[in-house]
Amino acid sequence: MTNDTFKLDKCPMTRTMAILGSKWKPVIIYTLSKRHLRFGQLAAQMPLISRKVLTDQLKELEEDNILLREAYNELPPRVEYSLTAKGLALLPILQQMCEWNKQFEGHVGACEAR
Amino acid sequence: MTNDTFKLDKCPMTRTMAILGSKWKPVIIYTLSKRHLRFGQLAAQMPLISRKVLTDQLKELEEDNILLREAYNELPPRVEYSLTAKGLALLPILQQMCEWNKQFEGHVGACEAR
DNA sequence: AATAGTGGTAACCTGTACGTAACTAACGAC
DNA sequence: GTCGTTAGTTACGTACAGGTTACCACTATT
Repeated sequence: MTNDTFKLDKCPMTRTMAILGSKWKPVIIYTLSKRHLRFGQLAAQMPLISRKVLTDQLKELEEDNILLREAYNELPPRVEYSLTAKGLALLPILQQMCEWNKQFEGHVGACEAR
Repeated sequence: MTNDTFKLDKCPMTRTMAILGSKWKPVIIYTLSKRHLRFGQLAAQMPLISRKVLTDQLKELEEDNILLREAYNELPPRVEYSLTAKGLALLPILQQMCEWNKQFEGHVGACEAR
């Protein structure tokens, strides 16, 4: 679904799904909505995602301009991730997805990032 | 993403994505929002989706209670698909996805079901 | 000189979403 | 007895998302 061809699809829903429609991206975006986070903090908050997959997803989200990656030239290295305006604008959609789910599938869980 | 394990995930966003997050489901739901459609009509409105994949997606959406499948005992057979309340409640989300895309990626296309 | 802490990368594997093409059952029309 | 129409099904192939594990470069600390 994150295929590049879908990003060029005629349908804007499909194009949005091409950006959002992977297993972890909504959770990553939601997690970053609260505050800027370093790579390790992100990984710690989502223990189920592997570091490799997290790196991949962050890279794609950065390419799609959803989040900002700031690498500081320090030692040990520090890399901070935060949402762009484009990424912040996705939050109402994610919020609605939460509400829809709670409304129609019972209150199984909360909007927690794991 | 449409994996059954994701439907039992702790995160309601992930659970919603497990229902919505495939290549064709948003388009199918949007197409059915206008009117009830027979299988052949659906297939005709979305020429790029193969009949087999369309059948698969419809079956999954029916299992998830997003749409209603009504088979009439006629000849030639007639099967009509329509959205349930749960499916209709997804439309605002799809709508927002369209708007987000138009806002941040330019007016490349319209909310057309193909 | 070994260890810890950072933010990754490289090699490899697997399940499944998606696609193609051919086939089916049932009946009426001709 | 064969053709058309509908709503699929069956068999098969493939690309890729997602996962595991091991490894790297850099420095300060001990």
